[in-house]
Amino acid sequence: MLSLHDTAAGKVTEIVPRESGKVALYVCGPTVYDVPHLGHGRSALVYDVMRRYLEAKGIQVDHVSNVTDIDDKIIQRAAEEDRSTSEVAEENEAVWWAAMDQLGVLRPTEAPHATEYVGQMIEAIAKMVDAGFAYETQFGVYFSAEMVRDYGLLAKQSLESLKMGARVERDPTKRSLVDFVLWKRAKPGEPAWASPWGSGRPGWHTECVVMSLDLLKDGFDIHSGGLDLQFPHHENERAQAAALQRPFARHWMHHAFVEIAGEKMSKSSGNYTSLADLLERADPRALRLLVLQSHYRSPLEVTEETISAAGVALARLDAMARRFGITPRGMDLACDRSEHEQKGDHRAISEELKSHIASFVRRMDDDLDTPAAISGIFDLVRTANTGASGPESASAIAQLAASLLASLGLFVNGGGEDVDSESADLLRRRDLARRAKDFQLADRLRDELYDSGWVVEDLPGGSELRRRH
RNA sequence: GGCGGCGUGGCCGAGUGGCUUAGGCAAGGGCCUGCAAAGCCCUGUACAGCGGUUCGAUUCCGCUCGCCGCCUCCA
Repeated sequence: MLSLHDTAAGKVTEIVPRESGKVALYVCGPTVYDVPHLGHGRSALVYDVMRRYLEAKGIQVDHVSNVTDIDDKIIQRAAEEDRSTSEVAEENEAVWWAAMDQLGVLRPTEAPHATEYVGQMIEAIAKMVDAGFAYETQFGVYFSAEMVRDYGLLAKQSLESLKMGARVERDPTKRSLVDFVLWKRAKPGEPAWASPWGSGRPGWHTECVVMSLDLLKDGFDIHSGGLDLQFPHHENERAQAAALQRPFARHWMHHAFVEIAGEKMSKSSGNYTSLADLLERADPRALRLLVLQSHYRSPLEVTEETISAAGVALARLDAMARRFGITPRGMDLACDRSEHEQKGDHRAISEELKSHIASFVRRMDDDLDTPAAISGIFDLVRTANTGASGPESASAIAQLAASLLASLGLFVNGGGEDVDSESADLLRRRDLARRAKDFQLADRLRDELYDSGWVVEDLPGGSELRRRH
């Protein structure tokens, strides 16, 4: 089974699903106040790869990811643009899903919205107030973090050092620097819901607790998100679950950032590229490959150079698929062979292929070591291109490589290109010239094709055109 | 100030106490090709610096320098 680094335990531990054969996964989703950038893209791809991998292993993944559609930034944006918060949220959410679709990211099995859960959040806050974990001030309701014994577990800091580190003090009515807001009273003109503490809106940290527990139930398997959510967001979710006496996530997973010149990509630094910008000029699969070539817990440089290098590597994979006429298809990675055989699957898989699959699975199971897994796949590509020396045919090896990639959501493209009639004609004329040994003319025609974006490839069976990168 | 992490060959990016010179991209040399493209083969002796532990350290420990993240909204 898959092992993952668990932030709470501080080490890589095996995922032992609450329910055998199923994994309940909660991924903190976007706040839709603006368009998604490359960092969001990496995030989505990391979890998409994990989900697809688990599914390829025959595990059902209940994947819940929220959409935060009410918060300060959305309010601010709406005010700036003189629009309603729901207009801002809906528009950005549409952009989000469009980008996810382009990236080939599977939709979550459920994508709850914060605004749909305000009633349940109010109930939860009331419980926390009743239990003495929360208190009301003139600005709203706060959670008393010091009431939770192991507060700071995810932050890896003691309560004392967290208090010492607190740099920003916004609300003097808080009892402790580490307390966080559960309910914000509305200022005039702000969107608001009625509550026992006056009309207002929930604080950010409450929605994920309420929604994850509602949809995935107590003790769900994995809770994940970016490193920046580790503290305070996830810490505060844990604290509320504790106050509500609800068993919470059994495993905490955090991924590292996309960086530009060594610095975290973020809206506030202004060093971001929107996903839409990238997808306009690069194959979405190139970003997926780039993400796969790094480990999810390491920072990743996404630049013009690294994306284009990934694009060239991708072309190598596509070339292999073209060479062997491969159409990618799914892969059953069910690792437990006896279970496999019980299902009546007696397909003869050679020992050679089995060992390649086992090695891939071993690497992936080790905290999603996609760089190693991809490296192994490129080795298969070379083996296939060389003509295979083992008992398996080169095309079987190539097919395996394509299938393993497909299990990570990367689909090679071995199909021909749509060639416009003008270019097709040039190619035809070049073939005639070559046959007539008029290489000067042939080369001139090839240059013409090159200038209009095509690379000519002469194969034993005839010439083909490929888009230039 | 508190806590955490990182510094690998031209670039990206893995990994390990002594055989992986991971892998990708780029570069150079070959093979193939009419020439190319694609592909294959070969090449570069990298692990911030200084000490220490060890038979042996890029990998373990300490220190120094540099960089970054979280502590505030954030994937």
